Amino acid sequence: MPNKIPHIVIGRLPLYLRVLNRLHKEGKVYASSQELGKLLDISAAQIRKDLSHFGELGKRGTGYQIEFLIDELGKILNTDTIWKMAVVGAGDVGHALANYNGFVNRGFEVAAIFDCDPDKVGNQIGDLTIKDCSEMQAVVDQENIKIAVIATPAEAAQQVAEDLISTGVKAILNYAPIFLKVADDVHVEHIDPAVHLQKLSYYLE
Amino acid sequence: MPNKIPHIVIGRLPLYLRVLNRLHKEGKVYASSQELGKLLDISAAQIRKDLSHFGELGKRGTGYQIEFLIDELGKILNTDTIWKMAVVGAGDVGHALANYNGFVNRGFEVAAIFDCDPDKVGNQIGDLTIKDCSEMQAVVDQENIKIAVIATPAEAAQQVAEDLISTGVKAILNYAPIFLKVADDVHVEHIDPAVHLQKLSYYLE
DNA sequence: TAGATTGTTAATCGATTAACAATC
DNA sequence: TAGATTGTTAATCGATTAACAATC
Repeated sequence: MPNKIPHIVIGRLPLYLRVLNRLHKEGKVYASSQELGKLLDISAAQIRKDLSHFGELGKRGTGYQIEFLIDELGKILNTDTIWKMAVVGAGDVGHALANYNGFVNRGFEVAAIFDCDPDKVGNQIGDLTIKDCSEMQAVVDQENIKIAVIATPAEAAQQVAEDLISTGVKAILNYAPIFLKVADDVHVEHIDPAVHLQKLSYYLE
Repeated sequence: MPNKIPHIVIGRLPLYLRVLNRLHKEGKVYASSQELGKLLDISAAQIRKDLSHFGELGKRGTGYQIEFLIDELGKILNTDTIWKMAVVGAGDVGHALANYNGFVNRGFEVAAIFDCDPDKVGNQIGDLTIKDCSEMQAVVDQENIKIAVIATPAEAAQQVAEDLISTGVKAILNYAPIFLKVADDVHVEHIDPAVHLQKLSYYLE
């Protein structure tokens, strides 16, 4: 299963999961590829093709059993347990992440938040106390953290990434508007709202 | 120029712009497709191909003049002027967006922030006063707003999108973890950190 | 059984890359 | 001029779609 699945297919699985969770909450039991496709603007054929990479998850004639498929996708994506995450940078984005309640039922939890600014260290965000960057190694070890989120200014991000990686972090979600250079065994995703806005503005006027 | 360019090409232009701005700030004058590719993990051939959609922007033998290319990409993406944006939802994400200083030199500005919760209306975020949702139409008209950001809970997002569109908004950046259904002439981009995290966790362990 | 929908194959479509003539 | 790098074509590669037999 961790074999030859195209990255683009993996990228769609979280979308399937999101819509399935919604349908489940609405009390639905089965969903066909056609229904899911309508809700996601994705062709039914593509959804079937994507899911077929992981076995026969549906039933001919009736479609996909929602609860079952949610479980399977959770296992495939490794979100059937909770990943503890570190957030670096206790600015507005760091605050938003620390307070976000949408992580826990999707497989994630902010376990620690760091900042290098001594004025911020010690302050409270919800249940979390902002820790100094120097404590990163100890906390990552203690909490067994594999995923980190970078929410620092662009100038600090590359160094923070390297520090995180040297503590053993293997995956980074980067909010800083800069491309991170990392070794091949570290996975990075980028979020940059201005990039999305620039895509949008191309199509305006 | 607003013709047949593939969406996937448009999606890379903001990345080119971002790295070019960095090089410009560092004082560089020219950059080759190979250099840019190294900084972005994109092949040099692809960068040349992408840029060639918009004319002959480089010079054989020397590469691309950074300042010139920044200007050209700004014109292509319509970010050579400032777009005024509305943010709906004055929670943590709304705050982070209103305070973000990375928009203005990339073509955007948060001109207004709305919330439907009367307890929040009237509060201040930086220079902005949180306005009631009922004022949306008036503000969108007055400020000539075409782009909005949705930063509400998932349950409210679809309705907010429809309200925004009825005021004349043509592009939406959606932070709510739900797929928005909109007419074909409205453009939507989605940002959902949990989706990115789930992609990352697939590759872990 | 009849109707519905999957899983899968083959065909199509589109995107990336390699290669090189053009040219700065 | 010699060296470098673009713009562009053709070849390759990969992803999407259409279609349908299998089967619930």
